Amino acid sequence: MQLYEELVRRGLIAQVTNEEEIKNMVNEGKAVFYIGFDPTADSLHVGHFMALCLMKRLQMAGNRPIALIGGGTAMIGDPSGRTDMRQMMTEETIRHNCECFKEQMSRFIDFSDGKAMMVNNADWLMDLNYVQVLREVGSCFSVNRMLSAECYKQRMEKGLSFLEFNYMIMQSYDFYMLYQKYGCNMQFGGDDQWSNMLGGTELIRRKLGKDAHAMTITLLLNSEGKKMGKTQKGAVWLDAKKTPPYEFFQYWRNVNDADVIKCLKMLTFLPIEEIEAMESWEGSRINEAKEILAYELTALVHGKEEADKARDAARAVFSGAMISEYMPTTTLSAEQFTDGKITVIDMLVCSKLAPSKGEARRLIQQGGVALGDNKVEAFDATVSLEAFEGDVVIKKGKKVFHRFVLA
RNA sequence: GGGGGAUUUCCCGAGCGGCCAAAGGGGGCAGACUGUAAAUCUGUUGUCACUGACUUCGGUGGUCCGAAUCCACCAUCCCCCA
Repeated sequence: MQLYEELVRRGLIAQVTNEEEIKNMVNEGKAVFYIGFDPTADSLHVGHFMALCLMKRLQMAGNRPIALIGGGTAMIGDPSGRTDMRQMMTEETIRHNCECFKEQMSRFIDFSDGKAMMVNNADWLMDLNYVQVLREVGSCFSVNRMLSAECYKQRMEKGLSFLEFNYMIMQSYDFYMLYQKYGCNMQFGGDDQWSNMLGGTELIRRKLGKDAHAMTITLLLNSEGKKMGKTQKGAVWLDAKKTPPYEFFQYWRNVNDADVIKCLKMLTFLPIEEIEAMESWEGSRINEAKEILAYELTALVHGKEEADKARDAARAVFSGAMISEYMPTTTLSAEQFTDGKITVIDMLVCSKLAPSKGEARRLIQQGGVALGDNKVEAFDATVSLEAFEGDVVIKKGKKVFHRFVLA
């Protein structure tokens, strides 16, 4: 099966400018393509991960990827699909985030021997001259057309600043620059980028009379139509410091039944046939598919070793064995004990299992906390210093396990 | 530039000068049922020294025994006119 067909079969492709041409280019390894990443945080997240996977797939087929870090565009902030304005970021933050992105990306994509490139659009955007830009590309954009773009729809009601309105032009300019500098003939991005990407192909056509292509990746939505990779606490990060491997693993282990196959297809490199075979799995067997999903992704992001650890920890913990050295752990110091004891409430709070003492108390009162296998009955329960000679594990709810050790 | 409206706890949104830590919904968390799923039902959802105290209703001052509620000024946003 050829690459393009596989991408379609995995459900990765959302929109393309010209299917036949793109199919040929991609299958024959002739594409020089770019994907932009705006450094809005100090770590990549699941959405970026999808783009990186796609990059890798295309790279394996001989196409040449350009990872564009949006150090310049981040100064503006993409309004696409947003209901409110992004908070403006300082230049230092953006620079810091760029560095973090670079480091994480090079773990996924092979940048050696010119097999891939990494560029930062700050390099050409920051020194642009306003009047010159207006004259050079401003005449190629129709405000009427821009305003009718889908990505601004929500903002037409809530308000759109001129700053953000220009984002599309900047992104188009990027494509235009990359086309000229590196012969970049294709752009990939999330489906919410479609309008911005078309802006680029159009600019290239108008200015250079050349055809460039755009292709978008289906956004990874769950069965309820919400973006995946988000939790109550925020995004699921690829940085192990921000989302530990065990937590990362658990996120995927717990996806809805309805979303497992889709995630396997879109995010993993497992052969498509293998995944399609799983579609017939029913009932509790779906859990096997979830474990495979979680394992595969954890291995891709954090490496096999971490994936093994996370899986073993999860298996151990959920099969009833309370102790696992891979469990998230909090180290307590002697000062936290009074008269050789520490309250369960304090333990919940200092391990961040509960955000406040009130919440911790409520958890206990509602029967949501267990010490090892024993439900904690009294909210003022304590654990003595001696108990820490063995392992102390607190269970919050059914799925959250946390180990405590003494410094 | 002129006129009008808004700003409430994670989000949306109600809120009479005292009975407001503030209705209702969403979301979250926990319990029951399950398959570490979904759906459903129940409880809970400002902080703490928790039958009590303290801090919250854009900001700052003021009126009042008492203010999320009234007044003044400031800030931000929206709408209409220019």
